[in-house]
Amino acid sequence: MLYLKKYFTEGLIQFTILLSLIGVRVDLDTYLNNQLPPLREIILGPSSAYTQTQFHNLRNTLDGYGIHPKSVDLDHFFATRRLLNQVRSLDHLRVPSTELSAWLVHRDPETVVSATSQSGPSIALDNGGSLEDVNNSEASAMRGAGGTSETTYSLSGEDSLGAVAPEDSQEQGERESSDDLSKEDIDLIDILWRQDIDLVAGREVFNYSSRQKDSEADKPNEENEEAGGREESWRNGLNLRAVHSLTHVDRETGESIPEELTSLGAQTSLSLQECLRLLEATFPFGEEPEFQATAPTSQLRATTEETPSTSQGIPLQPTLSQTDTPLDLEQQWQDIMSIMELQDMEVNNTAVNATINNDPNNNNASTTESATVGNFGLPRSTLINQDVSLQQALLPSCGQDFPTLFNPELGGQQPTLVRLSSSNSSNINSTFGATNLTGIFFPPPLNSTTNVTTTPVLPDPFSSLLEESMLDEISLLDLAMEEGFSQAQASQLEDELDSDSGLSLDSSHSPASPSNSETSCSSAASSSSTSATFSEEGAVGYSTDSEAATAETEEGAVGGYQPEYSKLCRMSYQDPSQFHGVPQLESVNHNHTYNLPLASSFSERSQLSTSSSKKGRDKQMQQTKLQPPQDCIDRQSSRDERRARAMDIPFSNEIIINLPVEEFNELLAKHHLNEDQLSLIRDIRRRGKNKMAAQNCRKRKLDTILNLEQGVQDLQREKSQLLKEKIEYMKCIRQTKQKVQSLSQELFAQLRNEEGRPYSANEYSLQFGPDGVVLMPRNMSTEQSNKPDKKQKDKKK
DNA sequence: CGAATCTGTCATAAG
DNA sequence: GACTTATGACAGATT
Repeated sequence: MLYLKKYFTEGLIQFTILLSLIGVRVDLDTYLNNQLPPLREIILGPSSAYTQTQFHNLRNTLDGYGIHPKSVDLDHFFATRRLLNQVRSLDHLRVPSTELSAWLVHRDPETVVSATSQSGPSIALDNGGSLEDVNNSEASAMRGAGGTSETTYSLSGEDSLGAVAPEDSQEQGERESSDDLSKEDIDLIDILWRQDIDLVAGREVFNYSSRQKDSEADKPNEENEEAGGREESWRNGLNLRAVHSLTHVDRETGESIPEELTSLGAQTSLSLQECLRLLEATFPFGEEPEFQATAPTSQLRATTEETPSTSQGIPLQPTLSQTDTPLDLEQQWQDIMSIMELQDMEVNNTAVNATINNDPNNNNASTTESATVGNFGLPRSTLINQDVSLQQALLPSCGQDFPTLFNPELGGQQPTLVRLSSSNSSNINSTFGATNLTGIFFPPPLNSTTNVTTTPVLPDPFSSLLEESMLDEISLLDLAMEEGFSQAQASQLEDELDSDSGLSLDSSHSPASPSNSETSCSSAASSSSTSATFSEEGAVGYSTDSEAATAETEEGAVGGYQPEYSKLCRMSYQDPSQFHGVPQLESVNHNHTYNLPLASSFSERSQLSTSSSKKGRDKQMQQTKLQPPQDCIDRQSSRDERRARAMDIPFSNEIIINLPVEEFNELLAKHHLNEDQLSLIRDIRRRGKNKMAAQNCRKRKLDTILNLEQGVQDLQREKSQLLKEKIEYMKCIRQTKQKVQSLSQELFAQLRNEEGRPYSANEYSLQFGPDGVVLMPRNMSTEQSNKPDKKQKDKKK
């Protein structure tokens, strides 16, 4: 087994280096983690957490290859492992500027077309039917979008900017015109892009801004062209297109929805139903929460999705609009730094390359590179960490992007915001992070394997989101966050995150991870050996691997056996190197004296010679105690060794102790020994074995403690991560609540009853039920919120 | 010098 | 039943 381990690992390393030299990326972690468990066992060793390694049995069964776990020979083996880690880290060394240039060059308009074609037709709400019709259309949209909703919603930014909507030739023209940037626009893009190049911002971000501007400029034309038809659609109901154009403004300024309502109000006195429809269309609460629409993430998405091979659209978000660019830059830096911090906390981050390579849409090299950098080398196998890590960058500024959330362009799609409302805290990771991120970075088939919990869609998310209970819960959350939580726990978070930075420092020790944060965040994966060992093998088992790995990485040396290293001179030694003649004895031997000089073993071997010479040498040693080597040798002698010498035992204690029973008995039979000698030999054997057993036991105990300690640290890290995540979620929930309130107020301001008088917000309330938005008197709202004909009654009042 | 820690040894149980 | 291993407990050595 060890043979296999050694040579197979070396072969793998050489093969990997060879492949790396010719430009083929090989991620051995793929095989070590997922594909070939037996192979992984061979290389990484057994995975049991607390296995009582039968060292002696192992020793007795392994004849040829016996390396003392602490002998110098073992360093070779771990040197190979170190090399292997270096090779792995080579994968993560990338030059981001190269990828940037690639992202800038490639631009595939067809991806937008193909993607938007799914969402466009199904969203149209231009019939004058009741809210049930709306729901039906939404349901049909849900059915039509199906599992691809995760890819379509991400296109909202492009769509709302007047980008290609295949059913709309006018917008097609807009898109073409928007692609023709003026020179000022290009210069502005360049300036902004240079400002953000460190943020891995694709130029598309700025391109988007200019696009937005262009589309904004084109909007009047569009409105003129559609003026006639739109008036009809206002009468018949709200046209998606109208909402679309209105949210246009919203996406850019963040205040567009009021504009929309104002314009609507000026245009005509809307019927209640129209207004409600408008509100519904404005609130696509079936929409996937677009938390990833913050500045850095949108850039990441742009970089990862604008590869030629992807069929997904370009979810560009107006996060870098000229008005708030400085603030966004700062926010982006914070987000990037948060990502960096979280990267250091990654435990298992070796599977990302394999996952991305498995992506059928991302099967070329540039795509893989982009995706890897896009999510900062996050492993998809660790969903929680991955999602959280990205979310940390996504969520903080999610409020700025809530226009995306309320984008009516998305209203007809799969309503998935219900996850926000229906999800409890237990599955918050899967509801937000997994769907948002993996759904974007990876195609649905891959998602389905990991995000099963997110696929069920509850009936009407909007209603559940805005239920009173939900709002109460939000209030409680706000209260919890604003009172003490954000103070005390945030400080705790800071402390714990600071402690995490220590791990990141450790990760920087990796020879392949330079101080450059860009690469260290990705290489930290392969270099966090302690945590990786813990997660991959369950625990650092009581094996020679753990010990040597600990010594190798200098991470696990927390009160480990370093004292023993310093005490070698006084300790007894049982160097198996003296047993070259006895192969069975060459293997594992858990004394802590493997660094002893070979002279000691030589002295021990000399004990096999005549007892007279041994006695003479003992006397010499006693006489020349001032001479360091012999003095050390003498002091190294244990009581049993001295007793053995005193009783002229003709073989060393190590032979007595380590020989198998049969050979031991044969040895005793060969020599004619008296009873005292035999008794002493048996005692020596018993005590020696027990001594090793005690050492093993203590070491195992210590390893267990260290593993538990590591587990506690991991759990603390995870806890802090979850707390941080919770804070961000609460922020978003609060912002959502505020947005809903403001929009409700706006809607109330626009609503008119049949007499042309506005509804009083004190007397009426908006109920968000499965049938849509319903205006209800406050005194009745609690009891009859779900009756569909209630709306008619309300209108008559 | 005393406390803490390390180490060896014994007794015992279990395989 | 002999042998090996694991482990708690104890004591001496060392820091």
